[in-house]
Amino acid sequence: MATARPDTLQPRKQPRQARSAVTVAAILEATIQVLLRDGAPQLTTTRVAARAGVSVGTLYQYFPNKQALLYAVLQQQLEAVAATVETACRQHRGQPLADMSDGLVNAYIDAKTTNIKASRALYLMAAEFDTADLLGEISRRIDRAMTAMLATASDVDLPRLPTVTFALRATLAGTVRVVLERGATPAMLKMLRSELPAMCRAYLAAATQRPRAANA
Amino acid sequence: MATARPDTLQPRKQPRQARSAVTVAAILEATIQVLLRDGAPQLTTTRVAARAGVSVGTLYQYFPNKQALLYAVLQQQLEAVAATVETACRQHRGQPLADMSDGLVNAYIDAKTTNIKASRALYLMAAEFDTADLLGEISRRIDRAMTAMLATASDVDLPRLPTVTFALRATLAGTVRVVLERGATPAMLKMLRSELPAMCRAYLAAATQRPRAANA
DNA sequence: ACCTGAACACCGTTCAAGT
DNA sequence: ACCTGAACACCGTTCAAGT
Repeated sequence: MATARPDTLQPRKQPRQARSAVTVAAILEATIQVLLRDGAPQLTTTRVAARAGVSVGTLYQYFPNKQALLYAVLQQQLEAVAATVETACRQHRGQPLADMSDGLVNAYIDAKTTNIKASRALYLMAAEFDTADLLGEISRRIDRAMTAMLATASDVDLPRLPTVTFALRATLAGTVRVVLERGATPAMLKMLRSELPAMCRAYLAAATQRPRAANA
Repeated sequence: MATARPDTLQPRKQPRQARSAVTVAAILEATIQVLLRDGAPQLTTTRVAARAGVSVGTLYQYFPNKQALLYAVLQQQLEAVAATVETACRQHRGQPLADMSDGLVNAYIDAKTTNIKASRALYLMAAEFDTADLLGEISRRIDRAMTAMLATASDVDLPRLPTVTFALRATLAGTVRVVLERGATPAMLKMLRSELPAMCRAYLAAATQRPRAANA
């Protein structure tokens, strides 16, 4: 009884023919373009349809309302971030805690800053409607990947894993968001690249209880 | 050439008589109430005016547009947060670094969680228009207060103060925001109260170079 | 000096008609 | 099966008229 996405946000129908799949892709792409070029207030369904080269009616054949459209775009991007983090976590299993931390932090920053403008646009969109369920799902995926990685640290034992994972994810997501929303100047990004790894490493070290038997 | 607030967001006129001051206060209060009870999509100027007991025309006499109204509400709340942080920073001057850190973190969490519903509502509002200048102004106030405090730590010397302050503020703002936006359950708040101080303390300790001469 | 509320422009959404 | 676009309801904003 928890995660089901409200019906009103479900895509209205699956494209069954090649041309309609193209149409849907064009609409999603047009949404980001309009948001980026014209800004949130100008993000009207008519304008999106026009840029996608279709009529409003066509847009509403695939998305029951404007929110469902934004939801679909947001979902695309968040899943890309989750996938990036999952890969990084898999790659760093069994390594020392500090290496894991750095790997995770850098992967997360990478994922969010490869397309800064798009990321900023998504923060704006995400606030325009209820994204709790989508964010919850993605958060759980990331938490799972992080927890699985942290449990395999080669040098230390990390207690209270759920709590520590939550704090770590909140810090990653929060700081990166603050930087992106405040303009993400080169200076800010540089600080992110140096301080966020330092912060996470220091926190994880403080959260560690006892060094592993072997090479302490 | 930086901080001037755009004219369109300026209150249209100052209330000159007692009754109009009451009107403005009622409109601001009604805005929060409507946002909290009916949600962002139902936050229409007509509805706000109705709840405030005036007509739409009256609302537009004091606020040139809907954004200016939201801007004013946001400004009120952010200034309260800044004031709280400034007080805390003044109180903890000259103390050991760990005490400063805890005092700052707790003051910030206090300020943002005394009225959780209102804080969440504000995050929604802040995304609906350009709040860069307002957020920048408040951020600078908080940075100044934090830097002034951190420079007086009794036990250590903290180098790279601007960078460290920025990272600390981003962490505070970011994590608290993540928690509030994800529902701020008691469990999440408990984790915030325990992990955020630990995180900031660990980071500051790691950022410290050399212990002060006297009592190290 | 302050307030009212009908009127206007515009946006989200629908649906009858087309291919 | 997919697309069109005029039509409808509703919201932000204005302004002539009131006290």
